Amino acid sequence: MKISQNFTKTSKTAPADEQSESAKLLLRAGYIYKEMAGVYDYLPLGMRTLENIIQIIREEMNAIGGQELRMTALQPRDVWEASGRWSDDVMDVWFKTKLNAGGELGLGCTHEEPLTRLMKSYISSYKDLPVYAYQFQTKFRNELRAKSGIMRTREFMMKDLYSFSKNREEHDEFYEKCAESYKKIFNRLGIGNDTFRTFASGGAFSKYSDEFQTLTDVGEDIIYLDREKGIAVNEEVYTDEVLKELGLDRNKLEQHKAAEVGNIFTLGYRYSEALDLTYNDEDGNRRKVFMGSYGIGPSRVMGVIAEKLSDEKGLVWPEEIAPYKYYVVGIGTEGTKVANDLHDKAPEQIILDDRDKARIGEKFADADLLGIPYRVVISDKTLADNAVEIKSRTEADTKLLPLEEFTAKLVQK
RNA sequence: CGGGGCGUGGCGCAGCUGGUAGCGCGCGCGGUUCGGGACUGCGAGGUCGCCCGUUCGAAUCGGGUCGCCCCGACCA
Repeated sequence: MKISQNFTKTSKTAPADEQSESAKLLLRAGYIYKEMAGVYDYLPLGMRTLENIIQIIREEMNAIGGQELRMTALQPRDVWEASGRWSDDVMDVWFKTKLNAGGELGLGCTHEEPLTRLMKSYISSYKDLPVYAYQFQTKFRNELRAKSGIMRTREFMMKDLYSFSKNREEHDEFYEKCAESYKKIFNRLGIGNDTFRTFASGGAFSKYSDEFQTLTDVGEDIIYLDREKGIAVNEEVYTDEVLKELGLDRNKLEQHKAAEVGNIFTLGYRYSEALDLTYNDEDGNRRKVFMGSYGIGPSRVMGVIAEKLSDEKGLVWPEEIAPYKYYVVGIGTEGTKVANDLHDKAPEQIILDDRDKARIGEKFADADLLGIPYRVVISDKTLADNAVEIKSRTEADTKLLPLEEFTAKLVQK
């Protein structure tokens, strides 16, 4: 990508109405654009970053047998009435609207009901189970108060997987598998070291659930962490009974603020019963399907990563999720020419800063602000050694890399 | 939804003891510069969120309304 062709611009100042560091940086760097409170557009750079996050999650979900689909945001009323969750008294985050032809519908805030009903068309025998279906989809929640940039919004991207199992044992096995998968995901996303499986309340579904909480001061939850064991307890279930059950010693726990980046729930028969999702077992007995739900919010995760990995100069993206891997600057006639050639060879990996009126300091500042993993400078000086100068976003020193070697890296991927 | 704060060029801000708007960044044109956000000359750009009221006159005073941020409550 050439900077000269990118319509977004960077800014030295952040809008005064943003307080969280991640939102300020994402706005300044031109990754997102604010439409209104809790509603943000993803601009080209932001969208590539979000897509990279999504791709990591997709790969890991596929690895444990997930099958991706895409459901609708528009939700029919009847299926929600069947489960008793249409009423605003039960679900206070609904955005609802009316059809011109008459009748009400809702904008999806979660998808247990419609997917359970959908599965009635395809699940009828024990041979059809288990099923692990998931999607990346825009969710709408009428939050009373949006906050912290893209970390708590009214319209956001969500990965939601739902498991349909024959029984509790089959469900438990997948539940643990998914928990392991989540660990891999957060490791790949660069926040694994500070993300912990956290025992939490089960909400409307069951007594308990598991959350994945990332330590950060902008988080909305309080958790008690046992670092040795690598597990935590959410404040909402921080009782002697729970600690005993988990074998945790109150004196060894650290209190932290944290942001929920993922969660897994055992749903049991809650929805299969309400919507009559059943199957025939080997003996011809009619049985209810045992369900679970597993969420990760890629857009919130993007905010958490921006918050945690950034520094005073700007964003710092892990290689795997950065919108581009190299920020290339050419200096001098020959350097500019070589930089151009490299870009044309790998336009998906390189941001070429081809602005001729911008000075070097401005280009470097932008490279830092955008959080591109490597800054590459090509000048007469480096070309005299037949090399490029490369600097990691996370290190202070530059080093020379033979031009051939750098070119080979570009071809590789 | 309760409490607090705030809406002035694209962004950050000043002006608010009433007299019809100013600065910095950014933007356009010219010149000097050119490996860490340079300097300089000229210039474009604003119904001061919106409505009503007070007044000869409102960005400025009063009321209302919409929006935004923070704290709290809430969070399937």
